[in-house]
Amino acid sequence: LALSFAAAMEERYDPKQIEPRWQRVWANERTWEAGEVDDGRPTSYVLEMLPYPSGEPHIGHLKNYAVGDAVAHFHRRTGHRVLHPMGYDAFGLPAENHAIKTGQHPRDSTAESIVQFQKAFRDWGISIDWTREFATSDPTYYRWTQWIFLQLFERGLAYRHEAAVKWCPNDQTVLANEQVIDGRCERCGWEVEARQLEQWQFRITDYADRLLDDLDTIQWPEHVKTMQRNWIGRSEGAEVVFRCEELGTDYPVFTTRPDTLFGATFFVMAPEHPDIERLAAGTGHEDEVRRYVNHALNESVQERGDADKPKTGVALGRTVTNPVNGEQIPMYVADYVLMEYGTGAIMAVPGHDERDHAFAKVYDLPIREVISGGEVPVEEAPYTGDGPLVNSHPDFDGMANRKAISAIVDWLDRDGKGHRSVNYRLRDWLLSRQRYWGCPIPVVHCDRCGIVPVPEDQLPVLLPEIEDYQPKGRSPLDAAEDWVRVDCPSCGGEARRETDTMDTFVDSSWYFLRYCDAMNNQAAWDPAVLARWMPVDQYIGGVEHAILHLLYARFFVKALHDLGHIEAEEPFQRLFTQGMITRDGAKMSKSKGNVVSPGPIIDRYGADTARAYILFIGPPDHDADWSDKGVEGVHRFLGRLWRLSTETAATTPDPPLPAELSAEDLELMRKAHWAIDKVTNDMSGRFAFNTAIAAIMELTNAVSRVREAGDPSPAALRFALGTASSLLFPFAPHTAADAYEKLTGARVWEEPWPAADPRFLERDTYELVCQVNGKVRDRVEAPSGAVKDELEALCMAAPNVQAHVDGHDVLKVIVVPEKLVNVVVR
RNA sequence: GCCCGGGUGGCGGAACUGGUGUACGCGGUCGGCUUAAACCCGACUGUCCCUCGUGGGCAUGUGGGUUCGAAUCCCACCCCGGGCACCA
Repeated sequence: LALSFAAAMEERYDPKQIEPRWQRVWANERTWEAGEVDDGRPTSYVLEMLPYPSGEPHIGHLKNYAVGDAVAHFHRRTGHRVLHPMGYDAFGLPAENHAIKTGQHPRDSTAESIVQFQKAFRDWGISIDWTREFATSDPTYYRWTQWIFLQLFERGLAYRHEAAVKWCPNDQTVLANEQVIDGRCERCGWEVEARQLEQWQFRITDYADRLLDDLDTIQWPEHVKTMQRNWIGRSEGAEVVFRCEELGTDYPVFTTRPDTLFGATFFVMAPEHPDIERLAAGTGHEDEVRRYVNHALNESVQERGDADKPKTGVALGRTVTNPVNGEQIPMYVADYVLMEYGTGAIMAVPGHDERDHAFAKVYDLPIREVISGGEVPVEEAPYTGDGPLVNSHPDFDGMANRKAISAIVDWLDRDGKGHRSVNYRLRDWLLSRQRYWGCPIPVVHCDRCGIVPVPEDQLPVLLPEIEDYQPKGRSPLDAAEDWVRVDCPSCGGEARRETDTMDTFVDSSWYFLRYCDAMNNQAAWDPAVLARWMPVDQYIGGVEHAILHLLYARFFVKALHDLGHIEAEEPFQRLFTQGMITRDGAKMSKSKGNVVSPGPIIDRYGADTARAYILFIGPPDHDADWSDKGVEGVHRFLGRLWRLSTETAATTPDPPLPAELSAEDLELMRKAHWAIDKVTNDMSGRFAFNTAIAAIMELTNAVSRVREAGDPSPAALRFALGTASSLLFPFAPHTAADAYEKLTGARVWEEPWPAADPRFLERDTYELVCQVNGKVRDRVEAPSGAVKDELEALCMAAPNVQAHVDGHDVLKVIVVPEKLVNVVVR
């Protein structure tokens, strides 16, 4: 009994035995370290977005790193020296909010979580170069975040500026534009308010054009590029000057439609416009205007931004001159005009603009048609399409409006009343946060010297220890009095440290640079080392970062390039965005109780099953629904391949392939080479892991079938199984390494990626599809390379083709060699 | 409203540039192994019809079109998902 039990154990596929064994080999031998020395191999930098360490890793992490690891392994085995590092985006609000609740230092809760992530990555068998690991909250890292900040500061790319900013009343901090989703804080969902505050900004808008244009140089999913284009929102148009004669002030407006200038019947300014009070003064409208402005400024960002709400506004009691025709048009203040875009004032053309039309309807203002082509009169609905100009000017009437745009701008330009202009939706990146757990901004405020950067040799400015993490609308760092009080680095006098910290997106905007030279304590990196790896060849992460992180990182790389610190102008040459894993069609969440945790799955089936299943479930860029039964199917497959390999290795000799292949051997060899070809194609370029794994399943099934039905030679059997293991390695590395070693004695990761032998891909004959009028009627065996006439004859001779052709006239015959023949009859 | 994706068996999905629709997996049915169950292994599995075959009709969201041939291309519409949304 003991013996048979042992024998049974021998045959069992046991990931609990297999996986730790190989993990130990890789750890002991430091297999996945990229090394420092250039050894002549082409390099490849494969990177997954670094995790935010909070609690335990979830199934989305597993997918992200399973995809990245498959790519990293494939690149290694196709001859590349691969950099595949790992780190942690460790500063951030969740750890701080946890600290507010529990008093546990964010550093400690983050460290606990990092341990969980490290364990998970090892349990999952992800091939990470651990020598480059760091957390962005390590002083040895954020020292250089501060250095980069100062680099940008010195070039004027980081600046302090007072403006209306987005404020989250729950998190008690300002937010970047990108962090406001539908008027709500992207972190906590509270309605965001507008506040007038002086804050730190990065001048990302200086890079708007390059961020836009260089999208053409990178291989990213088109929808991500589109999102970035829309976010940057470049609009070409003109700035046109309207003059208020009574006050003698000029008000430029930005318009994308100079062709409609003759249709401007009123003029609107944003409630925040600095001249509002001055304009209303002495008109009798002062009180009404003041009331309206106060009301508008107190609206929530969401209320204000709602395009469907009825238009409101009040007259200022002044007029401006329309520069194209000298007309005096009334001025209004209305909250549908935004101070942050253009000049904070617009010309209103109700005949050809939805918003102006709605406003004109409410306040009964004249509506004039200046572009013809609308189906209904412009009084009823604005016409926003193209057409010839009317009611404008003898020089322009009848001209196609597209043409008139430049004609009118040129004409205005000659008289100094306007000029071409470009506007962007993109705003500068507001980076300061009134929160504790972030990178301190390394500047000092001195009454005499103003803002003084902390000298480089005093970096890092360490985050001080504090007692109370509770946000109070000012940075909690304010409370660290001893830390705040400092001598001015410039004059030596009394000064105070900046107490705001940086947005965590600053930390993650350059981490991929640090990995290249992570242990450097003399500099953020050595440019020569960086040049070996950058840009990242393949970046992998969630599409939720399409704008935020992916735009900021591009900006950082461009700015650092301009400062002469790096060669690359783009951080990520290729981007892959993976889809979400859902359960029962819904996003996993604790409140829904539909969370699938990697831990129990791996405990039950092993990491290989979990990884391979996630890749097999469907195209990795799509969302996919988790199925417990599906996991079992993949587990069965891995077990089958492992058992077949183990048994074959134990029970058959290992002779060379016989010179004369039997039909069975040939079938196995063909299937193996077909699988090599298929998997290689699926891996290079496309990320078709699901069909790649399906091909390996087919190969394994073929082995089972042939072994069951016939008597293949051991060599063919071993080749087919070895090939299956070799191809499986990127998806299920432990099982594949184990099976491969048993079959060949070699380590699969040290083997080059298999190459398909064209002799086994070609076939002597193929199944020729015979169609009559486009419908498949028969199939016949045809010799490869047969010419048209032979194929036509073969098809015509097929019995079921005969049956359908009989009694009809053959009109023509379409022959597609190596595929089909279609007989067209009547 | 605008801009992207996407609708294929009972389910997840496959079909590279128009050329065998439904690979692979799940589920289901039947069978083998077993005292039994689990595991494992094998066969079948879009749908309807009949004269039961090497048979025929119908099937890729809906309706048209192009083509010898359409899941794939074109037009219109419906549904689902995502992004943007008073940006002048």
